[in-house]
Amino acid sequence: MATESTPHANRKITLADIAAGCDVSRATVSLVLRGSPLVNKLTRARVEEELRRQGYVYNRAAANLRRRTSSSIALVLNDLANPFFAEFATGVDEALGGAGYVTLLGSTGESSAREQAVLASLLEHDPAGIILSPAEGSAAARVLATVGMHTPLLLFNRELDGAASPDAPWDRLMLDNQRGARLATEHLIALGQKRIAFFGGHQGSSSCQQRHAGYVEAMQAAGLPIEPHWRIECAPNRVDAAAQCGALFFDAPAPTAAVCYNDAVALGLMLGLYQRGVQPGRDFAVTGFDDIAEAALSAPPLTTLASKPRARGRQAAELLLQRLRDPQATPERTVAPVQLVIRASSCPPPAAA
Amino acid sequence: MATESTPHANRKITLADIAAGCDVSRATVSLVLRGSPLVNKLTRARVEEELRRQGYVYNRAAANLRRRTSSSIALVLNDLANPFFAEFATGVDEALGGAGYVTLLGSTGESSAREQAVLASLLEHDPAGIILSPAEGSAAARVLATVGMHTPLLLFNRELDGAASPDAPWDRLMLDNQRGARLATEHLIALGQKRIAFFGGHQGSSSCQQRHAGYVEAMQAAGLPIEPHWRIECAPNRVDAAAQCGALFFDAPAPTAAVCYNDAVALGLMLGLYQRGVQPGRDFAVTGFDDIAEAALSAPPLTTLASKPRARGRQAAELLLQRLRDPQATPERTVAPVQLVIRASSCPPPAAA
DNA sequence: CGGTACATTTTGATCGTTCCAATCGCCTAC
DNA sequence: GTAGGCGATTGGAACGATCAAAATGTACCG
Repeated sequence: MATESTPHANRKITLADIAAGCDVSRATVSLVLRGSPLVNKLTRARVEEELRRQGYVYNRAAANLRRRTSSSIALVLNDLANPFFAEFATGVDEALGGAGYVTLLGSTGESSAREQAVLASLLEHDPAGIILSPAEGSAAARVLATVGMHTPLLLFNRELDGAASPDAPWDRLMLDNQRGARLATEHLIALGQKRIAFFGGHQGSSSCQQRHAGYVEAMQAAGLPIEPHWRIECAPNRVDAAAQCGALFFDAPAPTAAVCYNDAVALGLMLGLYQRGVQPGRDFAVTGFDDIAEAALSAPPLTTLASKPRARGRQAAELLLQRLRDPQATPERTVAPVQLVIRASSCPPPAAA
Repeated sequence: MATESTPHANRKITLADIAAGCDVSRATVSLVLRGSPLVNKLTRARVEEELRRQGYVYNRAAANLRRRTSSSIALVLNDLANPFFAEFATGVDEALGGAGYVTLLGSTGESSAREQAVLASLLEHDPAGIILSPAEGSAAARVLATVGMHTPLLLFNRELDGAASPDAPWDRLMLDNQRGARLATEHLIALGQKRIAFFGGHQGSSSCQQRHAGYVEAMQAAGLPIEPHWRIECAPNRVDAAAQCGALFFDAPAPTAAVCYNDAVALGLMLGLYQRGVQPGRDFAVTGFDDIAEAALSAPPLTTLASKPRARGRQAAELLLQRLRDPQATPERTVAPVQLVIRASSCPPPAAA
């Protein structure tokens, strides 16, 4: 007895099964699947019925192979566990899904070695493009070597080490760090603040440098002094920020306000201030960066710069899709604006009250 | 002039190019790629040199097609933007990457309609398995219909609607919600608390029901009363929790402690308490669930249940990989333990002081 | 009735890889 | 001298889809 009866359990249903099932050729079934106007109404109905009956699922990999296309995009993030990037990823996936692409995820945990490995692995799945938020210290040359020049790359959030800025062969989407920090600083100055510190972040990171530059720009424009001991480094998280709070008050004159590297740092600083008996929003002004969910809910609510990570995710996806449509266009650097959100943590200096 | 010279810009390098480049057959190159012991040392060296020279990248899709295998796993989450799931996703990706799989990401935004669409789309890419944290109200029958029985499914965090619990055809990884809430309640009781509320979450969600059941269990075991107005519903986020705070005090006797649905709710509740002049951790005891990053840093630090989302992610991946190794084994329901973390937000009742 | 236009369908090759069954040298044994 | 064995290599058919070109059938026109 040959095995010709029911479509048995394990094997997957293919075009050929459907074709056999309703006595047409594979090509016709393929045309039906793609909604071609070439097929006769009755045939289409018969085929569609058979597709349903057998529970067919399309094999996009096979189609992509033959058509030399791809329907996936790789998303490689330095820290998916960070809510900012989680939101970003959500936005990316939203937009890609809408355009019929699937997201290949890779998380590098801020290690450039893992980044290499992850990129190499994802490339074997032939993504149409890559969205990369590089790990700290990730080198342009290495990334270029593994990614090659066939797969469009969109860089998000950070520059790569050693890349000549204007002529890098990839698109970039960056936040307007400098302008954001300038806005925050100008806002403090407008409130009457004069002794303003820049608090948190690593000097090495490009985003920290840009934000510091914005701070310097505003201070200089207002003719205010910048004391060296008003720049405090710390890891970009709450715990370290709280611990470093004291450093603001080692030397006189002590600042009465601080522009912080980001919200996590700002919240940590506020915690540290409380512990010293200094009340943020009354005795000391604080601003953050990112507008994470807690910023609106802290006590006092935090003045900060909204970067809309989900919208940035959608934007990144759009930029990459645009590049796929026109691979020849010259690479672009897009700078997403950030928006100053004024809340109670920024206040005039005590003297002015 | 025919175009036979340098490997020109756009076309991708294939096995055939390498084979031609060093005068062997495609089959030999394939053997080299897979590290077969059949090939001669010298040939291997020649081929490997050529691979490097031409910058070959393996096409896993083609290989998967031929071998009828798959090297991807779909990860479908109801809310990637939630830090808990972001951590979970990180753990999943870590473990899958280590096992040579790639993660196909899908975020459903808590909509079961989108969940259907996302599942269908991901299935076309033929994942070896699926890890699904269902959207609220996602129906077992519909999921089963689109996923079919060929692709192993691992359910995380929530049950599907309308699934007969013990004999569902898929594996499950759940948190020990009931025991966790019981531990928290018992802890409050041990501190001398007698009027304990259950605060937050939606009655519909299975995790909320389980946590509430644990609360009830502990209260009854201690012979303590459970007033109906001590169960307050609210959306599982800070804002709504803060807004609902007042509901605890509408009727006498008012509670002096609350077991909260999760950390977000607990933090919101503490905010609400402050606004009413009630100091959490002194006048009123609060516990959470999840142990998110902020829990340790809030004022006061929050007593909660640690669920280790990243470890759960790794575990989910392991469970699915195990299932791929042995597709015939009977489906299992795994319950991950949670751990009580005692911090300053839980205190004895004011009367006892 | 032959020719041509049109609508619909099919054949066979192809994408980049792997598998199977040969094949090719080359050495040894009888 | 030939049969057999062994290491190394290879040709060609798959996998499941698509595409280009050719082949049907049907109708209409002079």
